[in-house]
Amino acid sequence: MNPMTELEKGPTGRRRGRGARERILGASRQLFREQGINRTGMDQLCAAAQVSKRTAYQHFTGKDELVAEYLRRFDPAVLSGVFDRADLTPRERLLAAFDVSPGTPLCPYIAAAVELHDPQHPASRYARDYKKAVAARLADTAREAGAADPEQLGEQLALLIDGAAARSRVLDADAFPTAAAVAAVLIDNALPAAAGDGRRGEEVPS
Amino acid sequence: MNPMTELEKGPTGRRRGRGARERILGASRQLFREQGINRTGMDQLCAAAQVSKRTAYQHFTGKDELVAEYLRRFDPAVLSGVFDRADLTPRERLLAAFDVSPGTPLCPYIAAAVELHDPQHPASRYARDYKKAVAARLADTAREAGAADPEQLGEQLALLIDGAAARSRVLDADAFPTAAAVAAVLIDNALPAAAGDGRRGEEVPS
DNA sequence: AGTTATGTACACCGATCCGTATGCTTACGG
DNA sequence: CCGTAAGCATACGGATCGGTGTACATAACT
Repeated sequence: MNPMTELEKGPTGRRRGRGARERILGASRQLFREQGINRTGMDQLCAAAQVSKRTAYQHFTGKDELVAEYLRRFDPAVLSGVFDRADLTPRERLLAAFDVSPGTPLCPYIAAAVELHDPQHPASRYARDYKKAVAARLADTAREAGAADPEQLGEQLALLIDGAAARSRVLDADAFPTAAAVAAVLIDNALPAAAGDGRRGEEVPS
Repeated sequence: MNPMTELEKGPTGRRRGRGARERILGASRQLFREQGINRTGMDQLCAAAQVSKRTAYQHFTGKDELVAEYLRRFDPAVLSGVFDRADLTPRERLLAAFDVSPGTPLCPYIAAAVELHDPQHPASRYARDYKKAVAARLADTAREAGAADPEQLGEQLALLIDGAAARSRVLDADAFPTAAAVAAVLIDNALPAAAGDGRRGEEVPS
């Protein structure tokens, strides 16, 4: 078993070294979330990653690029895992997106967009891309569930997720149950009593 | 006679002095919103307020206190004005809360909570208080409109507002129309006997 | 071998940050 | 008129920030 998980980024497939880059990104994931981006200095980050500062700046041209890569690599199994669950009906999958563990601090994309405060920043672009991707997947699932206007429902559910994340942060309390309740209403309202497996025909057929 | 402590800012103020405090808070409102809190230094802020640094630190013990006061004084006519409009039915007032001008950058409370990153910070407490106050006013209006569960509806609508604010920030696009659409569904769903739409002066004892 | 990429250790730089110290100027009130 | 206090200008201090430079060590692949 290769101790190095994956290290492919080099153009010529260089596999030397001892994975400093991964350690840096790992420390970023932890510290940026715990303390925020701006409050995490490169010195502290390098110390946590057990990487010399020089090495860090050989892998990333600057902190901005590191932040961008931190966001780009943030493939949250939290969400991507939800959409692939074949044991759930499409409707249940839509609702499962709101079952986040209460310990989740905050969507890092929102935090980054606020902290960086520059829509032109590369990391801000990744944040936008991610948010759009989530909405698209929600829309796909909504279509699969037979929603009348899948794009609209996807966008609405995505907005609910972001609202729960932001509100949880400000209030320091879990707001996802509220969002899930709204989502249930929206979904029921958008699925015209579908004959599918989602709902067991309790709705009045049109 | 009481030499008019500077903590009074009513319309009758300013007998003496040149109102440095108000200039500082005015500059804060502008710069904190345009650039964020952390990216705005006290030097820049004092320059914009045309106030010497010494004076600023005689009015505020530090930046933290200034930030807290900035949030405390942020009584957004945007929202508070909505709930007092007597020309609208309660239901219309609930929906009017989503009619924000597209230029609004972002709810400063969310931004502050993210930037300060410390739930114990005084400003974070003000942010929580404000969010709860908004939800409470929404709940009051929902009750006035005859909602079955006003508290729940108020919390749901507040979540929608926050979601729209956060999402607008990340996507750099206006998300309030989407939130308004969801709000309309929720409201219609929560007002049971509400036959038809616009109506005025129905039973509202309470 | 030996070369080359990768990583380390540590000092260092300029900029910026928050906050303070010192001294001076102005406006008002009695 | 003078006294008091609010406000002004400026420089400084100590800390931290992002980012470099230099010299040395290690691993990998030829």
